[in-house]
Amino acid sequence: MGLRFHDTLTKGKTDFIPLVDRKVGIYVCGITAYDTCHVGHARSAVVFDMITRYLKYRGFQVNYVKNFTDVDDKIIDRANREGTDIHEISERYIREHNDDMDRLGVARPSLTPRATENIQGMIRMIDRLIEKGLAYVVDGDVFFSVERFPGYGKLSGRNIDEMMAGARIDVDEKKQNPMDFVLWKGSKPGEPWWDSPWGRGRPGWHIECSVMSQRYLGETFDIHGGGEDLIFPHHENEIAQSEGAWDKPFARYWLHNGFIRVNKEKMSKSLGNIFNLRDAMNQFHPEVLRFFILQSHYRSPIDFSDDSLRESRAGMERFYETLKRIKDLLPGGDGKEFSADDLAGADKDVYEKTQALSERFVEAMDDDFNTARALGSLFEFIRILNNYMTDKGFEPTERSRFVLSEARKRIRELGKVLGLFLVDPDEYFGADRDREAAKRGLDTAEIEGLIAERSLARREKNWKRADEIRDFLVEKAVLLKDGPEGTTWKIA
RNA sequence: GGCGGCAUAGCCAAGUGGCUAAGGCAGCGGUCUGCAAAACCGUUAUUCACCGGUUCGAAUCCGGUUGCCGCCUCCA
Repeated sequence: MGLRFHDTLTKGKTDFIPLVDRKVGIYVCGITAYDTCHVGHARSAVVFDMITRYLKYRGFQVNYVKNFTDVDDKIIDRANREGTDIHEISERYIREHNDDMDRLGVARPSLTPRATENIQGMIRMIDRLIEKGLAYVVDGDVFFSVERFPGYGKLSGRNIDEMMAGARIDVDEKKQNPMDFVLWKGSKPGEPWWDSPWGRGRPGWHIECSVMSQRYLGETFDIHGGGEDLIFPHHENEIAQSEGAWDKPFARYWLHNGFIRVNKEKMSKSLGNIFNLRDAMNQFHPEVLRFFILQSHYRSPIDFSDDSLRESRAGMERFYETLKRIKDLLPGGDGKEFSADDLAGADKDVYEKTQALSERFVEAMDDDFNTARALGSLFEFIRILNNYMTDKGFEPTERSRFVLSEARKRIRELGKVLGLFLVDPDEYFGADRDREAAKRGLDTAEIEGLIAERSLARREKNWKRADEIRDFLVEKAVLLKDGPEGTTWKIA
């Protein structure tokens, strides 16, 4: 069994067979650089990051192209409002985007082309569409004629007549059919422009992605992805342009991620319920955010809230507690190597379960990137490890240390595909503690002073004072952990 | 109005024809502890919105009902 996933075009799960053996070309629509990224952008980025990481894990050589739209009405508006040019606006938000994505642990794509670097390609493609009779020029604007492309609607599952019937759009007088879309817009005064055979103007949004994907991946390539909202009209229009121009199939598989919602409603500017990514990463560790996203299937809608993030944080702690426990048992690093034949009893059992974990992980991921199931296997494995280490018969021998170091390597190896469990556990808990303390305006030094005082009181068996301090801290959501090596703390 | 999706325990969430309905959070019991907490272990759905049908057998397929959501306009 190999990789299979849901293809939007055929509306079902299909086996993935790349155009060229062991290689994958994938194009994902990136952001329009006019504002700060929100958690919805984060979901799309994390989903396709996970997908490309998994493809690599499965031995594919991945060419991942993700564009930046750096010329667009919204960018122009913003530039005008701020009295600057579109270049400055797009540069600013691309830089912000890259910083945010780095922090989220999203690997940079192989290529990140920008629309403004590909204007000549767009002009050539529009020219070809006009030559082929699929596009027409009106007063410096160029439109694509949807009626002249027979497959129009095949991705989104609609037909032109149905859409016409329900259309609530302002019909542009210049269009022959209300569904026609713009390929080239003549520029108005004060707008950026490029010379073209139809006069000064700028490209429409859809043509960008057709040109950039095909330039870097070929006229026919493997996978095209994006948020589910892009299915119509954006991706539908890309198909019409690309297949219309070259008479060849465009993307062979289409992948779309589901949306982030807030209180079961779409997160959108008009509803004013946008959570921006930076704020979210200040509130929670970036891995918590990734975990939250990957806990559900990539196509399901997921509800974003502080409570659900807190739940995800609790789940992540379970992993890091176990990694911390292993770390403490392996002070000298990974140690001596053994083979399966050298092991017996619980050691052998856990070692074998470590091997089985990868199989279960691959089985889940091969089935439409089922990260929820994959994480389930990882959680079960965590319980196996905790049982192993808690067992009365457990001794930190060279063999058990080997078993644990192998288990840890495996968790990290599979975690890497998801972009999780990649930091040192002490660092993770330290960062979490500082972040949570800061959120509540707590003074770390004061807390540690009180803990020191309580430890002293406890040594003197002054339980009254010790409990007084403990109760005071619990009030402030500070949870104490009394262990053999002293007291540590965290925020509830 | 047109097209499409979803409904599984207190909450989140896998599972889409047949081994005991994954997993997480919360709750409860236990271990530990000066008592606690934290952590760990154990435990929690005869049942999958409702009604009917197909089948030896359905949460899973078909028809209908109800509820929620998305797209059709910029959108990850």
